[in-house]
Amino acid sequence: MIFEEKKGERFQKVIKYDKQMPAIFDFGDLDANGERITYSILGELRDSFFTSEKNETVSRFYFDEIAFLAGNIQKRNGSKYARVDAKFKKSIDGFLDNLRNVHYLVPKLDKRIPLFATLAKDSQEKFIEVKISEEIYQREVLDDFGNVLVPEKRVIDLFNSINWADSQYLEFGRKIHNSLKSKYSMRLYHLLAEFRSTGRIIKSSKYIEEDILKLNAPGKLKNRNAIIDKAVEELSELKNEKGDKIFEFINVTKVGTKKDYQYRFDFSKFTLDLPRNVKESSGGVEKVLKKNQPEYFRANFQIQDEFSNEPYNIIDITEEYALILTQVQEVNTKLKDEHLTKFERTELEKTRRLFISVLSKI
DNA sequence: CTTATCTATATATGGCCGTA
DNA sequence: TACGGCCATATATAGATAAG
Repeated sequence: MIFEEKKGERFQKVIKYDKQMPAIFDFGDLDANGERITYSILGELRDSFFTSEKNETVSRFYFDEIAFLAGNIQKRNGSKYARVDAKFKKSIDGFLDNLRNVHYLVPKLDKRIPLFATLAKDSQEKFIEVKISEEIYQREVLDDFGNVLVPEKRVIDLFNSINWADSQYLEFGRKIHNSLKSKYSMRLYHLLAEFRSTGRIIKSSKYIEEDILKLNAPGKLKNRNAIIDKAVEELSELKNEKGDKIFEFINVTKVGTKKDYQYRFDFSKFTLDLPRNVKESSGGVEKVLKKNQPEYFRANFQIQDEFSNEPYNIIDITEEYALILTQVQEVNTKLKDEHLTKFERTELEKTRRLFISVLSKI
């Protein structure tokens, strides 16, 4: 089924939740697609403000929507298709099986509070229905004077807030998160996102290895360094859709003794993974590589010269033209500078005209 | 010396992508 | 939409090496 890209615009671009959430709900050792599906859907359920009155509200996600959200997308002839093959359906089942059992065990009380009140699948119609629990996991605590020490919290509050500025939350871009290849990269990214404005994390080995990365088997634990190095390597190369690097650097060191140690992460503070912080560019030039075909470049923007009202729509071009196009962009940027001298401006415009005359011959 | 950790390697699994 | 080849990832294992 074709999944138009426009349809995808209504989805949340940012996944956001209370910092307490991971400590309360452990999603278990999901595979990479399971991680993508889980966080994408939780992202969609954010700020839904269900009412627990009689009209029970559940959210419905069709399989192709889930594939689109999770980034399981196939490109063909410039169109994007949601890939809902047998393997992806298996990932959806994995997500359902894992998340159905996710619950919070309230300390001291023998009470299990599930994350989801509804988590059902309709294989015939190809959709799932989801509703986050509204149970109270934390009762209100008052001091002797009746002041609220700890506010009452429901499960849904971990994902809903009237005013997020009032709560401790973390957030990250959905697309960029789902572009990560390994589950460990994603888990580490969640952690770094929590400290995006600090750039430093010092946490116990247990917290990093068991709670965050879920290295819950002897084999995984033995390979912890390789796993962490690989995840850090992938995150270090992470770029947003515009091509900006998210992290300038990420360094991991162990502090303490060999038996009792902490992980220390030092990294550049980051914001460019959040779509709202990515400035609109006039377009981009992307290298296209296809098997058994000469490489070409795909340009995604229009240029217009003063002699013609018709903009040139440049799509597929050679490397030579791609270079010129990039230079036109640079000249355009420079021309926006108000402090240019008359001479500089004339020269830049001359250059621009020259480039465009070459491009108009394509 | 004992034990934990590291490195290299093997194998299974699952994702990607082109083709039918 | 289904299939299959190819490649990256996940996991396990053994021998080498370093810490205590």
